[in-house]
Amino acid sequence: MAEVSRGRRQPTLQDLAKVVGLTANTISRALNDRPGVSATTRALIKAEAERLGYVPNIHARSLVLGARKTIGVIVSNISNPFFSDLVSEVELQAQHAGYTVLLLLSYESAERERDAIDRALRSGLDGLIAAPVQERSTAWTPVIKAGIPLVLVSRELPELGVDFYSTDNDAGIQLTTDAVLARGAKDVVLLDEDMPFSTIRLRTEGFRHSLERHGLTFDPRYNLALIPPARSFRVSQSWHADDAYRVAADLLDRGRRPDAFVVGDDYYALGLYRALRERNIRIPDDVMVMGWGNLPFTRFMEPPLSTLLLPFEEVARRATRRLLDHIQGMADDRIVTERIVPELAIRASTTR
Amino acid sequence: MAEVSRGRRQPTLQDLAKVVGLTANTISRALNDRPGVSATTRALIKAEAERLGYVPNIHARSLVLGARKTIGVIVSNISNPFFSDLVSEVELQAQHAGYTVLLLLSYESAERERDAIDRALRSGLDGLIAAPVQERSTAWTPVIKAGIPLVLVSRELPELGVDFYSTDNDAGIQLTTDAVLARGAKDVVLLDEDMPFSTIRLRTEGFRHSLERHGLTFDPRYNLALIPPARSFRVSQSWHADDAYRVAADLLDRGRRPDAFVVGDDYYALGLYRALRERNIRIPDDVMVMGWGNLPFTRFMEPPLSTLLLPFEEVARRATRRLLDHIQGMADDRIVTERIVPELAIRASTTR
DNA sequence: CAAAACAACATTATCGTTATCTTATAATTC
DNA sequence: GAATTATAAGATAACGATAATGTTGTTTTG
Repeated sequence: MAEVSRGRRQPTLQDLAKVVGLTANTISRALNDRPGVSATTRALIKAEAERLGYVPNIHARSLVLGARKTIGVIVSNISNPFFSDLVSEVELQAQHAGYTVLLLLSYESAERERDAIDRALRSGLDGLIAAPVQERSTAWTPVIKAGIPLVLVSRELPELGVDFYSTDNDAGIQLTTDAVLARGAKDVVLLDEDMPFSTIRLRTEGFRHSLERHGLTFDPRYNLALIPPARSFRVSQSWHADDAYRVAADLLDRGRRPDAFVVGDDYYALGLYRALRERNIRIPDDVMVMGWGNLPFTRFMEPPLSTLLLPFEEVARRATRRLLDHIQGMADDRIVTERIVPELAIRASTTR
Repeated sequence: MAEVSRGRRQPTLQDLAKVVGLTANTISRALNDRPGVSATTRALIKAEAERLGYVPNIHARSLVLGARKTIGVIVSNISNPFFSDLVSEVELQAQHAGYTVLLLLSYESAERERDAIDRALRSGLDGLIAAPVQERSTAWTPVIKAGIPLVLVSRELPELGVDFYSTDNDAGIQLTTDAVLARGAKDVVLLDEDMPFSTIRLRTEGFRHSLERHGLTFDPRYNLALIPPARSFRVSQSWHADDAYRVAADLLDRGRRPDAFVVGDDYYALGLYRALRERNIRIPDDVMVMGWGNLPFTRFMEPPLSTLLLPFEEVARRATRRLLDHIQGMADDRIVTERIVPELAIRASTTR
């Protein structure tokens, strides 16, 4: 094992050709199983290639083929379980199709996103899957200009005119809100982040619709508890829980006693549980809690948290398939917009 | 915005040259700020390049330069917070150095690992950071043979003779075990996975040393609770908690009542908490619990879990720096092996 | 058995850059 | 103002693979 020679120059087709006594072209045909080579020579060549540890130079290959068998993924942060699931599934699908994945992180910053896009373009990708951070779409036009297939996930940019796949936030919030209302809640508070994202706007809207459909009025001052935006996205997710704790504690200490909380992130529920526990408010007897995201720890909360199962893997699967179709020129021209409806996971926190 | 032309062929240096009325060569020099071009023509060329949306073809470029400004990362699963932190930090460091990151997942399977290595080689990477899944190192020899710099993290393969960075599992387990012993525990159980990994072996050894240093005897039958290996690594981390729950419940129902648990993963603590709660065994009064990993939810467990803060970001930072040094030919010849000592986070679950 | 068909390989061109070597022109020096 | 030296640009050749033709022989066929 020790005699492995380090740093030696990789053998090329030419080298192989010289050793076997044939032309580079023939070697290429033999290794790529194209016709024009006798079975015996082909076997000989393959054996020799194996022996010398020949690996085709991807740069030369993709220069002539115009493709690289690589797709890029731009998300803000893989510490976020939603995005890590998404990226994992993209990687798996890409792998099945013989593609590799270039990972670019934008950390929820417009500047870093711009940089990520720039690096993506310079990397010569075959396609790109991205969860944009900004509402403005101008950053993405270079991608389209360069003719690189682009599929968006999670956050939509309608004016860009590209395919979009997402979980259905509107349906989701109505599912969770309806669930607590159906179980007798009359005074529900939505605990969510105060950010100017379309996803969050949609959530507030859906929440309101759900209340109104049940004959309840929606008053932002009473039915909304907003968490100030996170300072940095490099820090652990658990700060979300801290922030939620603070907002919930404040609300409860002002004497407000809703009979149900619906939250926009399971981590918020984590902080909320603490605030409630400290004040001896029992879940679900005094107040129901409904989560969002079905994070791994929710089943083990006390009581186990009812939550929403977001089909991020399915989103990733469809987005990747669509992207690969585009790359292989098999995609139709229409712009696909799919929102996949999540599923409820009802557990003890909403069961009276 | 709508008139953005889709799928048009990217302009090349030749195209630019024709437009400006110069040679491709001159354009190249102008854009790369190499001497031999007058200031005015350079400005003209850059303006024109910007206007046409010229992006250099990375394939052609790296074919000539022999590098791609890309490093690969092979880990088993980014759903695991340790690995997602690691990958995030590698991406950040790489980005600072002008490199992009190719992500390859091995899903804790030897076969997929082999495939990932193969794809890494075919991708023409400048370097590779990997957390190997197997103890056997033969899968990695092609990487070394190809002269591609390799840095290992998390799991060591000494016979491979490459740099290695990791958290110090041995010091870690002694820190956690010592912590409960120092707080009066006399009968400690280590709850860990039953896998033939060097990391886990090291943990068991360290646990034993810690007990013996405190004048206690170590008996595998009494001091060890082993969780059967996970079936699949695509499933959520929370199954770890389920498995731990089952093992802990079984142990407790056999009448065993240790006064402290030390676990090899915070998720195990999650399952353990439930098993204890169901049996009205109080934490920390009846039994102390010490976690491993400082996952985001541990601060919000009831009671908050004492745990071990693993410096995965620091590991990633050092590993990436070292890899970049290798790539840029600035690394010395010696084989670096660094184990970074974790820190304790003492919370209520071990405070009597 | 000659003409056509085919298999097995060689030749040459090409992808889009960068590197090296020239050459023409302008600026400097004595 | 002639000789020297900078400066700006062109010409040509890589890089390592694949694609499109060419060139041999050998086999088939009427």
